[in-house]
Amino acid sequence: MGRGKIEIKRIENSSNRQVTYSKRRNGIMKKAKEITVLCDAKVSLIIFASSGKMHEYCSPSTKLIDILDQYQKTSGKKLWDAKHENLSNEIDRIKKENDSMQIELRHLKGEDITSLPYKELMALEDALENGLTCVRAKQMDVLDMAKKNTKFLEEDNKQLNFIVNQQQLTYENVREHMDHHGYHRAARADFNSQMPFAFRVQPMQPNLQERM
Amino acid sequence: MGRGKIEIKRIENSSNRQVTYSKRRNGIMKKAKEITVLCDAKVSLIIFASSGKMHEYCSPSTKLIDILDQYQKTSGKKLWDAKHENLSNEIDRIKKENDSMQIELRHLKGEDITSLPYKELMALEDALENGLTCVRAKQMDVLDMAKKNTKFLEEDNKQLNFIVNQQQLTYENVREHMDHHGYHRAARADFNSQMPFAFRVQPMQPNLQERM
DNA sequence: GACTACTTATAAG
DNA sequence: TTTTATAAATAGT
Repeated sequence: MGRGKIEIKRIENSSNRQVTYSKRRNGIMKKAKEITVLCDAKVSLIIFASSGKMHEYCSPSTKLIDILDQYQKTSGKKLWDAKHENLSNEIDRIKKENDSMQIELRHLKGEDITSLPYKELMALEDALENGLTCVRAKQMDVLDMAKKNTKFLEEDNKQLNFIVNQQQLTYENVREHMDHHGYHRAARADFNSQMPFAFRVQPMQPNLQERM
Repeated sequence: MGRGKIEIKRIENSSNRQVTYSKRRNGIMKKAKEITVLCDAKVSLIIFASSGKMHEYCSPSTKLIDILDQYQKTSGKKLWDAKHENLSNEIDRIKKENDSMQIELRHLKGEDITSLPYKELMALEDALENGLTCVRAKQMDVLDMAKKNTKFLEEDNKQLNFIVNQQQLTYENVREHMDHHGYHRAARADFNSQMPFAFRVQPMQPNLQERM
């Protein structure tokens, strides 16, 4: 349908090909719209030019995704379902795991145990007792550590007190000496502010109260 | 293009519509193939008749899924990616739930509690004690029920014993009577086989040992 | 993009 | 379905 008949094979002249592409693409689009209206059909048409440019038509009041869903159902061919199946399976698997843990947790909290057989009640009791033992042992550990910490702190305190006293004595000696020899006030103030550094002490035990 | 020009609007005559559909569908399919060959285009064409019947064309050496993937990239419109995202998000959500339950379970079992603060150890102890109390209460329930069941069974037994004895006596009386009056063996055998039914008893208590 | 001679598609029978 | 007169699409300009 044109000035001459053409063979249906790739048009080698690139600009001819481009022109023909554009004309025919419009033609197909028009035809697609027409069949949609004339015959109540649903149409999805996607065309990519060799350049990568895309054109699409989708019959009105329809979404491409719906047409594709219907395509999957009608043809039985899977498009994205395969990808989704994996994820869905994983969700199912995890949900099951979740449920059984939920049940186990409830049981351990003494909930929903009315219909449990005696044997399982016994197992539950064992588990709870064991847990309790472990938790109490850990509590003891923490308390022991707290006691040790207290002891160390007390020892530190004792030493610090001693040092403070020493400091006090030294300070008073020096002051007396200064007063005696008539040092002026500024020098005394300076000495005063320097004092604490001279006797600064490091903590005598590492920090033990971290978890109290 | 036909004997008469037609308006582009729904063809009301259903068989005309059907004929036109089929002709135009072939027309579009042909055009789609042609543009594919002539212009190196990639085409996906999916048509659903109002009847639900589907026809499709997809340019050769291409998969529909690839065209759709390219569609998503080129247009930025999401087809299944949206669903994919939702599923992934759900997986993440459930996995988190899972992890926290797992941790809680381990704690209740006395595992991984080394780094817990004392306050949480206390809470854990409370939870375990509470669970233990519930479980032991339920165990008591079950034991009580078992005892009751035993009592009922013993009573049943007593009554059954009584009935069996009665049966025995009656049977022996009848037999003696028969022997005395010279009944022949066949009649006696017959009586014998009927006996158990006459004295069949119903269970005297409903089944109570269900969970033992 | 517009023209137009020709091919192609198709409406009606 | 096939036929065919006619409308529509389009190849070359």
